[in-house]
Amino acid sequence: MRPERYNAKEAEPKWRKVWNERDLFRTKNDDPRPKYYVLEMFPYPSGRIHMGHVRNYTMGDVVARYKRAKGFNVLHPMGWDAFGMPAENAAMQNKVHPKEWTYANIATMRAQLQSMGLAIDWSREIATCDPAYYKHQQRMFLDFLEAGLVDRKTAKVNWDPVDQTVLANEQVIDGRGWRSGALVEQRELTQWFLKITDYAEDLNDKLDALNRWPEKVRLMQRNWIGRSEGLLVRFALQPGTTPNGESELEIYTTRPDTLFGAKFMAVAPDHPLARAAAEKNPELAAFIEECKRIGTAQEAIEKAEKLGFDTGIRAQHPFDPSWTLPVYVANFILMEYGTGAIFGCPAHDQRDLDFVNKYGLGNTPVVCPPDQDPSAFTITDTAYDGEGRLINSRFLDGMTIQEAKEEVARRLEKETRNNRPVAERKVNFRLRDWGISRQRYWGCPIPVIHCDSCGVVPVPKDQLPVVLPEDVSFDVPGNPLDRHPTWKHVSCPKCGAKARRETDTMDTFVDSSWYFARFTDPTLGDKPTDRATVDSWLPVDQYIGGIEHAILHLLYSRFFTRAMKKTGHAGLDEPFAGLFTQGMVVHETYRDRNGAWVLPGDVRIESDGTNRKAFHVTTGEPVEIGSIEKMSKSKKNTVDPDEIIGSYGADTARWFMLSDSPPERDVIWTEEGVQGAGRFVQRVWRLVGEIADRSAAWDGAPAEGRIGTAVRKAAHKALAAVEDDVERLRFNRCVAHIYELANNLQDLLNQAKGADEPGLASAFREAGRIFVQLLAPMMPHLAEECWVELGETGLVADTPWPQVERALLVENAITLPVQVNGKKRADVTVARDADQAAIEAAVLSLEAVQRAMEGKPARKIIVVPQRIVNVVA
RNA sequence: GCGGGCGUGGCGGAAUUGGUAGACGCACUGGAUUUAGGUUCCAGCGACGAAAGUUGUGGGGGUUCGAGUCCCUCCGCCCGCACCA
Repeated sequence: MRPERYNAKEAEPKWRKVWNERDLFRTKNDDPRPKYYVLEMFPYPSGRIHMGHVRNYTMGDVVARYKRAKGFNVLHPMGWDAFGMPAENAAMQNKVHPKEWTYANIATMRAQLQSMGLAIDWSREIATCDPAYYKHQQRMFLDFLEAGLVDRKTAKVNWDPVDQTVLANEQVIDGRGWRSGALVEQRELTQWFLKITDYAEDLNDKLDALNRWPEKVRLMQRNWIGRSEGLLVRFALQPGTTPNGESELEIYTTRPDTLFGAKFMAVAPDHPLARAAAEKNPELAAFIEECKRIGTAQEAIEKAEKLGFDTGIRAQHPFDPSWTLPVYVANFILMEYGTGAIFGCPAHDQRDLDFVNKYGLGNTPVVCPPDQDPSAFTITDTAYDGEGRLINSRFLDGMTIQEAKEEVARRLEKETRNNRPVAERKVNFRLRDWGISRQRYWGCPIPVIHCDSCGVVPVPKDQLPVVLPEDVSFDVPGNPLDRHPTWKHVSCPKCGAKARRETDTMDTFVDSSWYFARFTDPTLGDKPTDRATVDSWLPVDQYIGGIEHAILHLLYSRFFTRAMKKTGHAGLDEPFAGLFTQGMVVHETYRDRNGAWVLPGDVRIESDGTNRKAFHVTTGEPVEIGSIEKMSKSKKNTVDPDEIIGSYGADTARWFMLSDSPPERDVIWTEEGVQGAGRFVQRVWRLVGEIADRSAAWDGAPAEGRIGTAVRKAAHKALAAVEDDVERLRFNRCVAHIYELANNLQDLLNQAKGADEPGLASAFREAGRIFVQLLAPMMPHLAEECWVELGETGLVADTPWPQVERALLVENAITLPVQVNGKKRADVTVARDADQAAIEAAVLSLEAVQRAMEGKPARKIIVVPQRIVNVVA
């Protein structure tokens, strides 16, 4: 006896148990089928999963299950990005050890993810905080060190005063720490760096080939890498004007064509020349101090005036030694970019123009726009940076910008001073090396030892891992490793003398820069990867995650893969062949009359079709409906996945996540939407029941009649459409096609009532199978239950994807819309192979067409095969 | 400021990439079933109109037999970067 309602609560755990018992989703590395690697960005074990996780992992799961049915050997693993600050914060607040906190969260979240019914190979699960994982990371760090990919240098770093750690440039957002939100300070520290800039050119060039990445992400990376082509020019300094007899100043410019418009030179406040000059000039020293003070308060920079201080140093124009330019220290010059020095051409650079207007240095336009009279062209307070031809520039006059750039480079390259060319062509990057030192406990220890006589000594590889000590306390701020009584005190591996262990740990972005490679074989005890295995699985065919990782994680991973190639741990450059960035899960916000946020679960909505009003469920008081925003605890607009799965079932949650919004856009979570998804689950159950009944009398007779053909046609049409859309990750369209098929099948079932047509049972049987198979990647539990109901054997999760019968999709008679002068007036049904003449005759004989033509003759009839007919009268 | 994206019913969104605008879902309306609510089933649902029809994809203009889609222009919203020489 078939129950009236589908009981997700009972069915879902039952089917998960069956999948587990059969080890259905365990992936073998020696499987001969073609590989397909689908990966969702692994979660940080923060406590509990949120709806964003549900959306992310559902999408990946649809792809995994679909590709599996399509005959691929699918790798779909899961792990934990388990190191990081929140564990330490929790330790400080709740007196719980970071390890304990992390593993408890992992246990909770693993159970939650498993309740979603994901087709994941859990045997490959990894946690980055596991010594069995980070041991290999330490090994690779040492390999990178040997290969010259690691640097230890003093650098001005971004210091987060709240988290008491260094931040990478990428982790500073609007001058604030990405986690703490504290204003970031500049400090000089000795740090470990990974030399990502070695690959700047390659990381930039290969972006073009990543054609299965969103254009937006590629563009963001391109901007971040910030490649520019320009000229390094060595200006001679006028003898007698420099503090210590310096004779040259190197500048970098992308506009050498504007050299004759130069009015001044400027160097960064921390430029060596500025420092040298400051030693002999207290006023200048004070100015530099002032710049630094403003420099730390990042907010001020945006509004800050262009300020400068004339050092008294004079530079000579490279094309005319008698032409001298004043050298300023200016607050808007960055030491980190180029050479930390510029020549200023105010007419064609807004910043330089602001500067000269303040200090009265004037400007000379040297590029004239095409529509301007060169003799009358002047600049006052808006610099011109467009195209044009050179003026006021001696031998460059009349040239285009490109020609002038080339001419300047050509001439200065040939000239020499002190056995060096006066100028060199140079490609410059905005990208900086990746500082990975963090003064934190809960991270991967950097495996080196500091010895007073031997310097920095790598920990011998056979002594790895350097395991984090567990006896630490968090009652004072700072790094507990640094104050650990025993752990940090070791003997030097080289000379045996007393030495200190490095107490900095690695940025957690290192952990996530290679986990996708480790998934290919997490059992390897002695090495990070097996070359043959990792090369057979990588690149990841489809990577899915949030846009927030467009730069950090994805750029680091691209670099790390290259570094792994150089050190023999992998054989490719690009780790992710296909990338998809999904949108967020958003929800309305609610506030009561006191302005306090109200949980969606405490709100009742009333609607008359146009207006919606909200009330508090317990008090009945009106609640104000606010803007739709990303789910967040602070605004209380969250919905707990556990509650949804508990009341509706995982399939309903999955289905709702995939419907309506295109996956790259934000999806609005609504109670009505979930209910609709839940209704559809029940509808599927009833429909499949009816189909099972209708096809029970199956006698093997093929479907031939009108209804039977229509049933098969509907099924195969949906199959073709869903297939196409899953391949392109257009899940919202898949959902729509499945709804449409359900509607069509219901309709045809109604028509089939009492109909006596040969082979109907056969048609419904086939359509039922296809229907359930289409559902299976999205609602896997329901699909299994329906599969049994249809009388099929085995698991639908283990059944090959059906073949589209293309011949069925070809119509013999087609109905074309008919337009007269571009307006639709009628439909015409013609044979599929009807020729132009036959269609024209059929169209002109239509009464509606005649009427619309108002007796005028047809001047032209346009027939677009299979599409439309347009009569021009 | 620079770069990118977007604008379609009450709402989320479709539109075979220049060929019937509004698929599918939500909300809503009417009817049937039900003691009632819910569920379920049937029907309707851009606007104006009784209908025929007219009109309609942010505004204006253009190309085309034909424009949501292409071009120009204006308006609005969102995202990223931001003193990068």
